[in-house]
Amino acid sequence: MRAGAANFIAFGFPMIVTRSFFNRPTTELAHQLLGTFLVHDTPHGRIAGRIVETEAYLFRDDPACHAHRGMTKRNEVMFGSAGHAYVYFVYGMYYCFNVVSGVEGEGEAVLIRALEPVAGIDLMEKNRDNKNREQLCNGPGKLVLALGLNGGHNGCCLRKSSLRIFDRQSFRREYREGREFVTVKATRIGISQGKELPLRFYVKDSPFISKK
DNA sequence: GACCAGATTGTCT
DNA sequence: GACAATCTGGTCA
Repeated sequence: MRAGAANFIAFGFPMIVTRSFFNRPTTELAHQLLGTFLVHDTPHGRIAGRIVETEAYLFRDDPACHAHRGMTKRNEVMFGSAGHAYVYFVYGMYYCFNVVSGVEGEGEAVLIRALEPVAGIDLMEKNRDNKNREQLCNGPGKLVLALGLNGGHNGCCLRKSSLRIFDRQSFRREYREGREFVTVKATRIGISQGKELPLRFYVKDSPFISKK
């Protein structure tokens, strides 16, 4: 077992975020998700990463949001309760992972764009066929591959399934005060409409984000 | 570094 | 039939 994985377990008592953590405006949730940990418990072991980049997609006045034109078979999970996974297929070969947010009936979500690998790094390297730690999860398609996720995770509960989100305090020994991070707000990436909206958030100076 | 083309297929119009 | 919340590998500077 690698040091990262050992540390992750040794720090002990990791706390899954509360139900109320997800019950806040989507833009605020996108910001608050920075620094939390996305953890996937697989049959081969635990894979986890610290969220360092997110984007908010809003129901109203956001043409880039999948739910902008109403509910379809693909996006119906976005209209459900916050704290579930919205995983969709794109560009014929990749999946993207989102955290459903907002109130029920209004499709909103937070796209997770990049992670800092924390545990199960050997598994991530295997899943991605890449050994550069900074490049394992520095993009929405990449982190889905690294964590071993697929369309089957669409709709799963992020507090009660094998895929969960742990709070920041769980790992404070590793990320103690000296490594406190500064967050940055910017415009989103990879979309043709709604580019001007400042709905992207990332950890300043992190080498693990998708684009500087 | 920046820019560009190609891969590939589900979803929506 | 067009497009897409991406990634990789190529070219050029």
